[in-house]
Amino acid sequence: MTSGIPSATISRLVTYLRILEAMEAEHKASTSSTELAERSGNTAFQVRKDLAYFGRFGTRGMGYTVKLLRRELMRVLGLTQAWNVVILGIGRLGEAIANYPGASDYAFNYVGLFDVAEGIVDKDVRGLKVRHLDELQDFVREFAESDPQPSPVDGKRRRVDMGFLAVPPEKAQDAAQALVNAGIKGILNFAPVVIAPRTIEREGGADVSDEWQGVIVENVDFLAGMKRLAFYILNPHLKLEMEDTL
Amino acid sequence: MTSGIPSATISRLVTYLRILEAMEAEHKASTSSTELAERSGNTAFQVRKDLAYFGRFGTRGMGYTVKLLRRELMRVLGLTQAWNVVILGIGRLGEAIANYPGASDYAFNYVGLFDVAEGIVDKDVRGLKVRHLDELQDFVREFAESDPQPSPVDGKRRRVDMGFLAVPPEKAQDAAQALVNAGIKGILNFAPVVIAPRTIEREGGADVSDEWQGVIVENVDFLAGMKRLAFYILNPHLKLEMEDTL
DNA sequence: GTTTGTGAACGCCTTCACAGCA
DNA sequence: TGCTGTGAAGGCGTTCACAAAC
Repeated sequence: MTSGIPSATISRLVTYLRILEAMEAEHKASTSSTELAERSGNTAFQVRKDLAYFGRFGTRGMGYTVKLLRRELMRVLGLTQAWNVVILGIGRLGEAIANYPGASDYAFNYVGLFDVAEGIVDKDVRGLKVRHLDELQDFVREFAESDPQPSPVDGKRRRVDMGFLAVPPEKAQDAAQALVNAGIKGILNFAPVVIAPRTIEREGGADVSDEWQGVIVENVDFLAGMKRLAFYILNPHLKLEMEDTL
Repeated sequence: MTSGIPSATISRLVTYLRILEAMEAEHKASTSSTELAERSGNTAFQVRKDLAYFGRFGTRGMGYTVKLLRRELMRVLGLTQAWNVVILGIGRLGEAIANYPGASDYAFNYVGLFDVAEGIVDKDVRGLKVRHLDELQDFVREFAESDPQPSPVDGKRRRVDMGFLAVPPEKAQDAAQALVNAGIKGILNFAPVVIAPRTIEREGGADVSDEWQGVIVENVDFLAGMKRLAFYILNPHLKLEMEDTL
């Protein structure tokens, strides 16, 4: 049923949500696919099609109620519930992430910070004491046991839902493995490397170990962004984007 | 001629390049589309098709020479030449970006840092004194005049090629406009907002001001990454592959 | 035999036109 | 009339099979 949704649609939904938040701040009561299209840099067809994957949120002839559509998108994207997050790597980048405003608006709760370096472990960041990475597995287990509230994901008791990887590139794969070993199913990878399931040798070939089953990896890679930008500056004709005079 | 290259191909080329660098560090002399496919999470068909957009880099029956292919990809991506970069917003995130290792490997030179806050302007970061944002336009002009070396982009004298936006979301649009007013054509936007060309009213409708002609915007948005991750954790059946995104 | 390079088929995402409803 | 919702068309990127080269 929910199969066959383009991943580009998910990215665009995030953008629509942001625009709706801005509209709510502007005390705008209603909007239209045309307006959402203009402010997001898409076509009105695209906006309507994207929304149609998840339901019927508008009123024909009228448009969309800003408040209602915003709530629906939050529900669709899973942002109406709390997410418990650990951050691995509390250097400049990890600290910037931990302190970046806007995450807590969506109940992304940073519940644990981990590093391995002398000067960083035991440091206090945003009211949390940085722990040593070796304690991750115990921390995740104890966290789940300490809180009887069920997880939004699987109905089991609360657990750590995501791990953010802000470690140096050469340590990213091992750190990802530590997250997976601890049972964490979502990884937001900031390191400029491809995080791959560790394969284990079996009779008849290599196979992915069970811990990696169902693990989702999303990448946020600004070095890659720099390189793409360099390419498009050299080849501007390939980027016909944002040039709609209407 | 070079038209019709999927933007997904550019993202993948960046990944291939990274893998080739790792291979060179491993003293691997040659590789194959199959191996590149495995390490990047793609198919061998995809790898060969991506490379074919830009030339014939392999030897049939033999594969690819790591060193050669790496150099070719660097050339294609525009990484064999120097890029002069300014960063706007030197809070925790901007400072983390300025200090992140790996950028200078590709001759991305941070030549100016800008902010508006009391405690940040005049601060020393990575050997550069943070300037007030008001000085941006003068800085860019003087920078171009100070260096007679031609720009890799247009053959004119050296200029500031890119601006990184690490300012708070509510100031991102204005800061982007400042970059564009200063004549900078590439923007790497870290703020969770859509950067749009400022339109000016003309007879017969709104039009994009000339300064925005040819401006490229690439986004690196980790809050969006968090939200996509939340969605895919709730809907794991939609994410059958691990792939990188825009 | 091995692996690249590529025209063609395929499938999916986007675009479109119009039906449906206020 | 106005704008949404959606089946169908179209276009584009991925997949494929095989020819070409070593």
